[in-house]
Amino acid sequence: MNYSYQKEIIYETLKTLKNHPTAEYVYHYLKYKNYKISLATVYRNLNKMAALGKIKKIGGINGSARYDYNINKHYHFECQSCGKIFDISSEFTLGLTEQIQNATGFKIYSHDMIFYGLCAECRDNNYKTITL
Amino acid sequence: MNYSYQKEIIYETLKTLKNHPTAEYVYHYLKYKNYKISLATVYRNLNKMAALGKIKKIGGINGSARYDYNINKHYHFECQSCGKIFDISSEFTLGLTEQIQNATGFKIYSHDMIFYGLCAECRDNNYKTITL
DNA sequence: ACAAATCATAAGAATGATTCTCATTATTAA
DNA sequence: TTAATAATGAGAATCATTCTTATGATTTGT
Repeated sequence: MNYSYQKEIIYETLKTLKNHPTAEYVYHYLKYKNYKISLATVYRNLNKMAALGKIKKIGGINGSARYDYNINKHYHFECQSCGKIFDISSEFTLGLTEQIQNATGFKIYSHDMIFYGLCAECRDNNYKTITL
Repeated sequence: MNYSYQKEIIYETLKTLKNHPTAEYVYHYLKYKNYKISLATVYRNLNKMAALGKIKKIGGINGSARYDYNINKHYHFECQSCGKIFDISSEFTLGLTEQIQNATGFKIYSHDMIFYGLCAECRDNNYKTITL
């Protein structure tokens, strides 16, 4: 994978934004910042970087794919009210892969987990809405 | 949700097929079996049944959504070689939701997990390919 | 069983997300 | 610096899914 300015600014955008953006979001962010770039290039590079393990592509979220600068093992939580994506530590599943490999005979290379519910803020707002 | 013949045969198809099919697959299976049905109806009913909890919609798998007749809590494994989807018991994550709710303050309603790797058969075949 | 109201379907159009194509431009290596 | 290779931009194409609307099926009350 050769150097390119576009690759650079896409990667920097992902580093800056903490909101697990979609390709479309990265594209609009860069256009807004007056960088010259095309949507296809954003998709191309995000997927290429994900394939190389430089970033992480997150599936399973309603709508478009999300991309994550953080490639350390961790999970995600999607708030069903505000739509925000939060990181969840993977400390709660230590040894899980080994257990399942032993139980199934499968060779497991990776896994993803996503939680759905209400973030702390939305949970409180919803209680207010219901009780008032 | 009213009765309809189409709903019936879609649900029966999901019960019969053990392979976590896509909507498209269910549609072609039914056409092949000479049932009169349209693709939009397959999508409409699979999604409606999933919304009502009668079946389970599985996201996060490369490409299209998959649908599962089994609505008991369980996870999935996708073989990166043959593409088959296998069920994984959820017995290895007892208490996980509570732990994460306590640690984060989020209200968690559900979660999905998908493992990627090689199924037993493909793992063996790959060894053969490599060593021969 | 009948009529009226409601709901579901078929078929194709429309949409949204993503990938492809290919002519042009940038990057790399000798 | 030049040839070879790789990346980009822009729009077309594709894929999965949803929407639209006219028609047909199902339900409900009598």
